[in-house]
Amino acid sequence: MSEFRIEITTGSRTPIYRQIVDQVRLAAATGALPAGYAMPSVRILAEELLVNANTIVKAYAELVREGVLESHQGKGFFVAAKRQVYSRAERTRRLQQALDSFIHQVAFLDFSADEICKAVAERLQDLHAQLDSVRARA
Amino acid sequence: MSEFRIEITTGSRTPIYRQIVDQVRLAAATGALPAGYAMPSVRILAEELLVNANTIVKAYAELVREGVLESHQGKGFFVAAKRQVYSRAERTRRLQQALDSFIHQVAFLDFSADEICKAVAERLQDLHAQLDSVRARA
Amino acid sequence: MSEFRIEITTGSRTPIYRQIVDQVRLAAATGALPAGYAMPSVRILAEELLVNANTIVKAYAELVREGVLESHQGKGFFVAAKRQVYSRAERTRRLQQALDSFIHQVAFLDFSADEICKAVAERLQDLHAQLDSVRARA
Amino acid sequence: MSEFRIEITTGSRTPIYRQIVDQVRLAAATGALPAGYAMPSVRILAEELLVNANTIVKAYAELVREGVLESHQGKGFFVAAKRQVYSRAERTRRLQQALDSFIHQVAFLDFSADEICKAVAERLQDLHAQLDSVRARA
DNA sequence: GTGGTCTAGACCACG
DNA sequence: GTGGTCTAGACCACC
Repeated sequence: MSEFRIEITTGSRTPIYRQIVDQVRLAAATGALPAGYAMPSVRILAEELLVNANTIVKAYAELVREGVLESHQGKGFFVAAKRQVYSRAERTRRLQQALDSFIHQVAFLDFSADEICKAVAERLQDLHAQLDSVRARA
Repeated sequence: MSEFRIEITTGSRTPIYRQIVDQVRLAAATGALPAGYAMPSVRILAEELLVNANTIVKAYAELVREGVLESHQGKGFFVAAKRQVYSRAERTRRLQQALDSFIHQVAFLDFSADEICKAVAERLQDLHAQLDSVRARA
Repeated sequence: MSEFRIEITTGSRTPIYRQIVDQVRLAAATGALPAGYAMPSVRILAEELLVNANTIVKAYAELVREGVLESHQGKGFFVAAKRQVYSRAERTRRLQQALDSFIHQVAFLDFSADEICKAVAERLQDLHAQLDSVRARA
Repeated sequence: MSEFRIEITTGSRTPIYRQIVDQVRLAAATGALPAGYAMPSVRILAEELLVNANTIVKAYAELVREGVLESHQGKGFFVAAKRQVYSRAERTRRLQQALDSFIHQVAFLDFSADEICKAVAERLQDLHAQLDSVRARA
């Protein structure tokens, strides 16, 4: 029984394989997926998410390339031991970059700064609550 | 009086026409491009940016559809007076979509929710400061 | 179960891509095209209608922007669930614009206001009847 | 002093010259512009409407071609004596055609039939009131 | 297989 | 001069 759930948003502008990569990378970085954790097989995950198996293959391949996962021939994919660590500068750079894109998309929608901040805070709270619940069960 | 310049980076994963749309839309939203401003003609801008004219046409057409620009036959494109094109539901939908993408990019960077919220608030403040300064000059 | 066919008249003063947009939009609004319906692929439709594929791309893209269709990468275009994309103000603006054009075409025909109103009412009734019949079959 | 005013909607999808043609044809057909009436000169009208003189030239030329106006060399343009008369069938055909286009544009805007009928009735009333006031002054 | 973007160039309509 | 449409064909990304 796996307590970690990937959720994909169909019809989003970001392709499915990238959503998977992002979420697994995230979960590994935050510890939701501990080192050595056995990822669901390509087949199983494809069925679960109702997507093409090739999409999963592509996502796992990219995660291996990034060092997030390790492929053990014939056994499957496992979360790598050595976690990716970013320097403070790199992390800040990435945050600012994501912010740029976010602001660009949202600025013209005529929401007040308060509304936007509130929405961001809400989402972050949801996310952390979800992660905590996964950790508690683990 | 500051000239408005569009800058594109070819080879980016965001298509050229979208880079143009985003920049013009933002500039119009903040008032950097005032209503009535005559945009550079399709052919001129295409030459300036070293892209095909059809790419500019596509970008301008999308901006017209969003109510940011107006097309006057034989005269060119002009910045439109601000109006609310999208329904509240649609705007919320778009905010949530942008949020999705932002959160997924940012969550695994190990910033606290407070830090992220603060960064967002700061950026929004910058944006509104810019808007106010444009208004003051008018 | 009635097949849905798009019919275009080349050489009309309304461009091909707009003829497609109008027909699909109306069919979706009346329920003739149910939500989830898989539209013919760009290439197939281009072949059927004997027009360039880019013309279809343009039409479908516009329908996506209006919320009528959804694009699923690698799978095709599907009729979207109905939602309110435009603000009340925008919808009113569009109604007034259509009215302008209609009135100018019709006023000089020397029909009385009553006759014209009656004709409009009749057509609208036909439309709603069609909508109801589609719902009833569902 | 001319009591007949052409009003153009800039930014409409229908070109300016066509708006002029439609309105003059209409006014001539309803009698608002009596036979023999001297149209404003190309220059004057261009100034009044704030459009290019060539646009007026084009509109007048089309009206002459249709038999609505007559050009008297060196004196200007005059409303033709023999008014265009359509057969009942032709008038009905044109009404239905205009209706088609109107319904197409409006159907997906989610206005109730009542709202639309009311809007149409209102516009027709405005138009007739305007025509009556012009006639009264003549 | 699907859609998405971009280029190049033609032709038309509008002002 | 301006924008608007359409064609033809290339190349890419996604599934």
